[in-house]
Amino acid sequence: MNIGEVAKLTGLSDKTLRYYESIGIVSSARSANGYRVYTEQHVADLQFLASARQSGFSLDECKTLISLMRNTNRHSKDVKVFVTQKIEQLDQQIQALSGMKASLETLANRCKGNDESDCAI
Amino acid sequence: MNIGEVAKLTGLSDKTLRYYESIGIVSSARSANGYRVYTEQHVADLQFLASARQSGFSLDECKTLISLMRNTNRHSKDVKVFVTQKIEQLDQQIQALSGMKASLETLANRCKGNDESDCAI
DNA sequence: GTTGACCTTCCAGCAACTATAAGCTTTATT
DNA sequence: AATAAAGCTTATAGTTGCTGGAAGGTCAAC
Repeated sequence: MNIGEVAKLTGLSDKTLRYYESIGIVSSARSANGYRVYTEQHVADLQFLASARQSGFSLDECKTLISLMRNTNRHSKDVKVFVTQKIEQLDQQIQALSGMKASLETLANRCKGNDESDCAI
Repeated sequence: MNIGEVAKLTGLSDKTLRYYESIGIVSSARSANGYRVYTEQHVADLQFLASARQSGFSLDECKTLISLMRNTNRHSKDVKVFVTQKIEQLDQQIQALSGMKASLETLANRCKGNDESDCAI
């Protein structure tokens, strides 16, 4: 699979994919003409990576998560500790977003949504 | 109020506060010695700004949000359209986070959390 | 009167991209 | 077969949102 198709499948840009390779997060084989070649496994990893990034994890955290999921020799304890921490992080983030959503809803409800300039606050 | 106290009250660093001033997001008066002087209003804006940033809005979006909230001549329609869009954005983000949380919970539940290296996936 | 906390500016660097340029490869069209 | 368009390559510079460090001025306390 070439980089363009992978970009479509993962929602990441070709630029981003090359960047990820340059910093050692995802590798790829090369075909005779120098083009990058990706496998299904690469796509799966990249899809997970994309959604982990969306969830606010740094590339470093994503790297750890992916290697934890792939490494069959990992220690159960290490995985549990790390993942539990990340879940807490997500909970806090969801809280923050819900709070902001409530604020914005209050703001929206005070506006008639017409052409007047009297959107009360 | 000096920058240090504002930093404590908002959870933002002094560096960040100076940076926000340098790009024109928050202004401040100066006292005779050249120190920045902040008011309660500044603190309120900065607290909102901090939580909007936490929620994933760009500084540009935050700027718009703050000015919408302060400008009494704004058009009700403009506010409603902008804010409604942002609420949708938040909903999608909350969805993404919940999905990732579910994935990580599945992963955590498969681990015994002991010293074995058999955390199944 | 000097120590220490707090403030100032300026400049460099980092994370995670994004854009642009210059050029090679493959594919479709004529 | 020629050529245009799409897709790939590297390399370099720019963007966003900070963070760290240097070099120095201010202020309150002992």
